[in-house]
Amino acid sequence: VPELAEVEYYRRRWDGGLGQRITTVKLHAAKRVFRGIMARELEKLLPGSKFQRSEARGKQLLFCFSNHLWLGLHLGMTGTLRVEGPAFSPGKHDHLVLCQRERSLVFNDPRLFGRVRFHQGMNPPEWWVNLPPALTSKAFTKAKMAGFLQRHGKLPVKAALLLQSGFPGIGNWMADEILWRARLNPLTLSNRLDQGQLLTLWRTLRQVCRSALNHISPDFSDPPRDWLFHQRWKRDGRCPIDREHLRRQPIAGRTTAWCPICQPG
DNA sequence: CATCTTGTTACGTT
DNA sequence: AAACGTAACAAGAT
Repeated sequence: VPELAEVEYYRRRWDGGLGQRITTVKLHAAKRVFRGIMARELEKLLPGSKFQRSEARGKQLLFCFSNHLWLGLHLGMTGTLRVEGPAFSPGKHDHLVLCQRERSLVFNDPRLFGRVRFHQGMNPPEWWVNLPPALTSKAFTKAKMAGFLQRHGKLPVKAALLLQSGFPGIGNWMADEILWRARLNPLTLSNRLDQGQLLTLWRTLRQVCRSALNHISPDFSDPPRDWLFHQRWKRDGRCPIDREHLRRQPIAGRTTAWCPICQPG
């Protein structure tokens, strides 16, 4: 499920637990989502600390607790966050449960591509500090974007948009949505975009990010009816503008849908 | 049964 | 060294 706006939606779902202490942690340390960390540390250190705040950057989530504890989450392909009652007992794919007096904060992920990280220290963990600037921020300039595309010039622009080091939070459907609205063929090589196309791409990208955050993050509402979003997974998907059948082809290993009229190659 | 999936990452090659 | 392509990870839906 999760790209930029969906990740922000899931972050907010745990907000009910803000300011409250963790009483117990339930987890299975052998699950793949705990790869690379000592899951036992969570069980040992989190109980007794207060959930103070949280933040999303692209697809990364950071939850901050008292006692200088930091919990990082990546939702992978199928991860979700939700809230259950205080005596909740975890189901098959509920890999991490933070129990509080009045509720439980649950991380669920059937496919196990998600990831849990844990850090103790005065400052946020290294992996968080070094993340690229948000696409909706001032720091994401057109020049910065153009430089990134130049460095990955041999990649189709669709493939480049999926690189989190340059476009944090963009996933498969957002990349297609952006290219469709910018009227760019997804197979165009990244170093073949002219100045006009770069400007259009930059503006469109920021618009799609802002709009997705506005529509989806508060309550998981669908984007507006006229977005490519609603057509791209249908067998008989058509371009919302000219009703042409969408073309589909894997690019960078991901199914890509585009309109052959609006986005000629 | 075969094929598909809104994501990364390890690994080998260029 | 950096960029690139592919396979792998895992589970559920169609």
